[in-house]
Amino acid sequence: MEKPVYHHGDLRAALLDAAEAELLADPRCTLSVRALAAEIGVSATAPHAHFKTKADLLAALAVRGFERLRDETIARSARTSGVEQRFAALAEAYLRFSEAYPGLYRIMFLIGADFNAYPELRRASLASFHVLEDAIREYELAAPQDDALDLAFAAWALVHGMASLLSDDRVTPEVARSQEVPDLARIAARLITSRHR
Amino acid sequence: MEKPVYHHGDLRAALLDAAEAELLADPRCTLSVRALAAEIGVSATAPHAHFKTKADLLAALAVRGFERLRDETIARSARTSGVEQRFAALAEAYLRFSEAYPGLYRIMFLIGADFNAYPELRRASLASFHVLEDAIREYELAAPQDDALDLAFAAWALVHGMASLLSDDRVTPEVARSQEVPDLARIAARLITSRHR
DNA sequence: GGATATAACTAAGCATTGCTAACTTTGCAA
DNA sequence: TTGCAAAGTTAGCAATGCTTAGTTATATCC
Repeated sequence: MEKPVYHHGDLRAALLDAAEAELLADPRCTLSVRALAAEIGVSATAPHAHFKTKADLLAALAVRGFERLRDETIARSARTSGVEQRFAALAEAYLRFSEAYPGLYRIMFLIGADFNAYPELRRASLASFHVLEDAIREYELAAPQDDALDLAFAAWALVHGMASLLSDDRVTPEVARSQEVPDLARIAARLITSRHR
Repeated sequence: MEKPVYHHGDLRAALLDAAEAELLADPRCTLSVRALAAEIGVSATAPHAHFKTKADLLAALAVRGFERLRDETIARSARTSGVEQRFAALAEAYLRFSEAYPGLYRIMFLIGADFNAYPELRRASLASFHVLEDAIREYELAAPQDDALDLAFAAWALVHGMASLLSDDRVTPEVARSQEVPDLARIAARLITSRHR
């Protein structure tokens, strides 16, 4: 019998890390809190001290995801010049994120998604949205009749739709000529900036 | 003790109906096969004769959803004239569907979504996509450089993204001026037909 | 019309899972 | 040093998906 580990150090972070590792290995998996605990080497109910419910853990995971998404979209779009390039970079960052972390992306949008119950989650989500919104405003892409916010929303919906379809293996030759991220990003960017030309 | 019901008549359809009812009552519910069986009044393992696994049931449910989505988009877009009106009607039908059956919509796209394992599901999904694709081709909306298929895909992604965000309560004043379906549909239609003006 | 095969169902039971309750250990602070 | 809160533990419950083995109704064949 192993000696119990009464103070792990940072079980909370360890749980989130283990969950992410599990999601990377099997993007479609149903995370099991007990399995995560076993993986780490603590008892099945140890997580309860840090996450009262599984939904709480998923929400924390989603917050992490949105923060990383924000960082990556900012990083990738920083070194661009020109409208269309800028938006292509934003779209590409978004699509790459959903491709690199499909399991996490699922959690962010599909599973633990009760935003009203997790204000922190809504805050993180809005923060990542603002990257897009700022770009729209910076280039004054919106026409007078539909303002910047509406165009930003449409842009978000467009890339989010693409990302969702992509991560669900729905993008096939019957649906899009190319399944490559840069091509899809270019299509999105052209559509968003169409009024600019 | 009640007398066992050995032949229900059409347990398969009854299960799907009960599942839909449950989803209408609680769109975010995790369907339980056992609970559905209990609701109908058969034993917990009776469904197994019709659906070998829960995933099979969800897939069948999703097929139903895609067929209904297709019917409703066709019906609503039939009585329109003009490009923008046509696409607004298509988008509106799509958004209304996701609003009317949010639980079913979740199943269709988020949960039982292993398309590769269910060819029937892929077929139904493609059939509903073709409604959009046909409209794009009919109005020759695509520019030479990106052909009709790519524009159709973008259109699908756009409305699907809007529908997803809508059904997850992510459409708030911080994200879009209006949360009303007709307004969102108009925004989508304008974007898709922008090259046409 | 009666045997019989098969589809449709029941009953029992197992493993996993989320969660709660009650208890124990550890570290910090008065 | 003592006491207390945080962070673990064990035990156990209820729900769920799935399997196995047995039972009953329906349909088909002769």
